[in-house]
Amino acid sequence: MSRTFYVTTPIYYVNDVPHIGHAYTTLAADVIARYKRLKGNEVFFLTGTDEHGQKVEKAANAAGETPLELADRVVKRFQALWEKLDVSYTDFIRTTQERHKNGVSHLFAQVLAQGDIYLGEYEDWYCTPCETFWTETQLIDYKCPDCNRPTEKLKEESYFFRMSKYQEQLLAHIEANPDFIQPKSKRNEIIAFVKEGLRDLSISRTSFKWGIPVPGNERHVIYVWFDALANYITALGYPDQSGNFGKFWPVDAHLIGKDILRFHAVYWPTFLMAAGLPLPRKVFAHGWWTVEGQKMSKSLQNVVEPNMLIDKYGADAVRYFLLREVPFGLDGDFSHTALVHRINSDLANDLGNLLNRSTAMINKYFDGIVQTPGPLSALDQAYRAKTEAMVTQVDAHLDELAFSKALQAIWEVISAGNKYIDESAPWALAKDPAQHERLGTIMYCSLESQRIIYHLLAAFMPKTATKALSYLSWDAPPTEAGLKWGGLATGTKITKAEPLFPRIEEGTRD
RNA sequence: GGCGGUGUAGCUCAGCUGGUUAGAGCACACGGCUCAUAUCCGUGUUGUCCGGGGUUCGAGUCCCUGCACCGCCA
Repeated sequence: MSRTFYVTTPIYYVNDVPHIGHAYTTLAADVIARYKRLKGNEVFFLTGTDEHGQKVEKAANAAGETPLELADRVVKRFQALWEKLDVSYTDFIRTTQERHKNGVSHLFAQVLAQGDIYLGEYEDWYCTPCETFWTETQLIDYKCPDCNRPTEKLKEESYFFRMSKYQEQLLAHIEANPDFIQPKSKRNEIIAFVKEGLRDLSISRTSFKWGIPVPGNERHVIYVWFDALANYITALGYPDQSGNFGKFWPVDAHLIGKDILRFHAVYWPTFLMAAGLPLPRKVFAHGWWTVEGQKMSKSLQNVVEPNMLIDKYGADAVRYFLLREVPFGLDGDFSHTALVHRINSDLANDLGNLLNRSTAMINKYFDGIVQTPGPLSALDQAYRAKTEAMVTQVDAHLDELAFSKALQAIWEVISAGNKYIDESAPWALAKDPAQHERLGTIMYCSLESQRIIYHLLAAFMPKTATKALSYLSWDAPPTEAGLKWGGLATGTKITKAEPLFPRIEEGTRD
């Protein structure tokens, strides 16, 4: 009965340190993974690191260490960050692991054996000092874009993948599956790109050593993207069908940044076609974050360091902000004022305050004990219906990875919850003993709606949800059954809540 | 240069197959409540819906054109 769900982030290149962009993709994957688990799916959530390639080799040399030593160091930083952000990944793959190298070799050998990989010559502009090939369009005045020194046209022996062979098949698949590549604007770009014609792809290098050797020809190292993309199946144990690979492939969603869409929407599917494997169900390219209106870059020194944000605002606030502020798929701007604003108005005023006022009242009026609700008035029923509708809406939005819409739908009910209290005015009823049952019913509806809200929010803000639910004496982990109205039992002891998100005074920022 | 997209209140954006007085959130102003983290609720202001032309009984919504910005490709 249990369905499976497989979601991935890209594997992050160890030549870079974690920044807000990495955190964004990973958090999105975490939210969907947590939600699918709550819905009863068996979830496989994969993230990891890409550790091969010339840049890593050179950076390691420069630092006087081996590439693997460099990778070990950076991997720890990623893993520490994910822990800090409460990222619930199932597996963390490193491309230097044996399981991965074996899988990649197998994939390469198989495609080679069937004739879709052939040995040829790769010709492009080469910068000798940098030991790097550039395409003509990358050159600046025929000079190396990295070091500005002259380049020369050079030939290198290389293995090629017959990508051209799969052009029509890929196009047909994209057109037959409207949700395969998302968002739609990106899908159009890929269709246009494929229609212009796919050329065979160079998938090996002889100019450096730090990578997986081509089976049967150790002078060649497998091209970094062929190596990296395969992580999505090697982590499942490919080519062994008996375990996770048979169980979880094809993947339900590859979440990626828009800069690597072509690799995931063109290269990867054609590799899979050649290998006779099913294609991913969905590839979703999200947007970029600018920072205070400016493009993030090392030279501007405005790269947002997630650790600093978490220390300052807390993991859940960061998680909420990133997924609420911008529709998944569009670019967004990160700013401290926007973040503080979201914390104060959405989290402190709307969400937190609702929990506070309701838990305070039930303690004041009923010593914190949940009463058996009487008949629901029209007002109560409308509120309940809105809460129930939210559960369906959130489910639909999350199916489309529309995180921000899902949160909006939740916040509509939070707003309705504040309004509900206002309109039913419990403090007035409390003065009239004859209204005792009515008062208990209102408390019930308010808290029950919130209990369901925190079940949904558990995917987005796990710590906050756990804490809020504990005030409602709900200590079990959130489940799908918990999304149904009526879960709050008569006699439950409600604790008066401490503020979940204290307001942040504007202007106290550094 | 080719293909695609965008241009709607101060800000960020919704507005599907054209149909009465163009919406939401935030911000701002005023009013109300007091259970609550000076929180919550209500009301209200601002829009040549980028410019121009056209189709139509009727267009933010379709067509043409101009401008601006963005993306992909070259």
